[in-house]
Amino acid sequence: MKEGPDIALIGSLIGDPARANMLTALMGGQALTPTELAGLAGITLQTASSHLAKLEAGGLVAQRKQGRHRYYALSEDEVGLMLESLMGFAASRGLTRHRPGPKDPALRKARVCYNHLAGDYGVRMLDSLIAAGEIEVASGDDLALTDAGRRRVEVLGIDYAALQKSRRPICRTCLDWSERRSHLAGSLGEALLALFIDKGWAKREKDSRAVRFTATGEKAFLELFPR
Amino acid sequence: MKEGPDIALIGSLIGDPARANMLTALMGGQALTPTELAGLAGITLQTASSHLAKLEAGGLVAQRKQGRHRYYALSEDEVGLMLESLMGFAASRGLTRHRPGPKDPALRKARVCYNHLAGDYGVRMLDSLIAAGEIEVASGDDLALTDAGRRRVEVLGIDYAALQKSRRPICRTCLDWSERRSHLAGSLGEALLALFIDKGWAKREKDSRAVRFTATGEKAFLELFPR
DNA sequence: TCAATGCTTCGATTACGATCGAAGTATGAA
DNA sequence: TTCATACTTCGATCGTAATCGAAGCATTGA
Repeated sequence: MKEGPDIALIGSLIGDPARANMLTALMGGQALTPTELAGLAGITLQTASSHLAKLEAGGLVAQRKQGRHRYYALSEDEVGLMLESLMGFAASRGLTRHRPGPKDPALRKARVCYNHLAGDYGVRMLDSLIAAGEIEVASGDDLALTDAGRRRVEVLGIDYAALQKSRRPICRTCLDWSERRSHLAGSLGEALLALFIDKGWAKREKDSRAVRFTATGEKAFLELFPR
Repeated sequence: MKEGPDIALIGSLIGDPARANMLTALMGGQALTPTELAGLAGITLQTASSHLAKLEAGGLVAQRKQGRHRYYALSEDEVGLMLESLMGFAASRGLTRHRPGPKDPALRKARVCYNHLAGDYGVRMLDSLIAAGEIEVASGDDLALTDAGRRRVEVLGIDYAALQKSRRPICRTCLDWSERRSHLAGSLGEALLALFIDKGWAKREKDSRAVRFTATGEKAFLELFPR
């Protein structure tokens, strides 16, 4: 009663359906405007504005003004990790917001988790990197890129030095709600997803967290990260 | 809006201060009666009863009748893990329910996390087991006890065969809100904490999650799990 | 059988927060 | 300047859920 962190505030922020819908939408990784979020959550702009102010005060989202638009996004990686963990628990209880529809398999295969790749493909990528000795599990969930790993991502065209400059962790784990296993988050996870899209291997589906690989992209990905 | 697990229900369950207080109390690992929980949360028995019914319907807690008492506890390890992860996020936002008091350092040093040891000592124990090659990190957050590890815990007096029989995972990681690192959960984590208390090395503090080591217990623990 | 304890259910009250219309502010375009 | 768009703030309404008193079960012990 008088010790430890206060989870009630965070819980109540997530506990409202409209806000939960917005947060879920923002897990797609794209920054969205209040108007878009209002549409997705099925509420008016005024209500959405009020919700977003609360989420911002609670540190869950952050905004960036651009012209007459305001773009909202999850404030940090941590928020995405926490939400994914909550989703994992909810999924294990069978609490889904709809009867599992046709999109569900696509989501389980590959989807965006805030800014990195999740689902079967995300888990496979991390497993493969570890098996190849390119990422080391230091202890618990600290991950570290090995020298071999660094060379590998540089060959792929990722600017490793730029990643190092930022204060954000380069590698970290994120628990996958569909696979119940870890996948790769952190700035490297973000850079890799951006790379796949940049190379035209994969595309984000509109209005969904699903990631659709092209035929050639899928082939290249599976070769690059063997099981 | 139409895909993925429903986090709003879980969020709203955690979002009420009275329920959050009860859940935090149950993180101490002991099963508690509605009367006790009502006292801790500062509400009447009727209100507590209503909250507990909701938590039970949501799958967060489970009850066991014993005579004219009903003992409530977190329903599974998963719940504890999820709550600890939420606490980690809340703590990183500086959201504490009180000014950090004298008990805070004790909590950071060693505390109960549902049924296993957390805090600095919990993290140290897992790190030490991994360094000694007694626990292996398979990939991501799958942990496995090695042959050497099995011999070690059997020497300590833990019935490994009994652990194997249960369907629960023996080793798993749990993210520590104070250390931001992983410590050991699962049935082995539970058995080890029970062992320390059984041997008289440590005691649970009353009405707190803190675990206090005796002088000799602390010495033995630190020798057993060198940094 | 009766009384005491522990808890649940019912019912009424209350308070808070979600919601949206209307009005106000800021940015950009004509 | 004027108009349009994007968003926030204000104010009023409304619904829901938290709360607790009172009554109802169930278990125990005498």
